[in-house]
Amino acid sequence: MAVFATPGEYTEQVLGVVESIPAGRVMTYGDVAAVFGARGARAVGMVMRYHGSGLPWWRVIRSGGHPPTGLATEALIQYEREGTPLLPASTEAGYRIDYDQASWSP
DNA sequence: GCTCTGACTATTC
DNA sequence: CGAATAGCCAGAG
Repeated sequence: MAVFATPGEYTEQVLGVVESIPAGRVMTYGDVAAVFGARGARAVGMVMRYHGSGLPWWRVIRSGGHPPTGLATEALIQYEREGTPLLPASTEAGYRIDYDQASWSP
């Protein structure tokens, strides 16, 4: 389906925003889309899935500071390596991102 | 141009 | 607080 093999303008903008996020900072899917005036939070996630191989996808999280579905463990490794502020939580991964400190705006 | 999918979000029970 | 529901958007077939 939505394989994103052919990046459109929307995809290109998502890639640009994600790559501009500095280490130790994060943005929600909705915020990334909002940067270029869009609301496609789900579409942003699909871009990550396909282009994640060359992007700091762990710097893009869900609302409330929750890590990406099915990649909480992989993301945790990156957060600890970059010193991203985390907080304990009763989630599947057992943690969540400290959005108050890690939130970033372009 | 319609249909289906999904690394989402907000609301309601 | 967790599960279910309903909107949401972009791109492929």
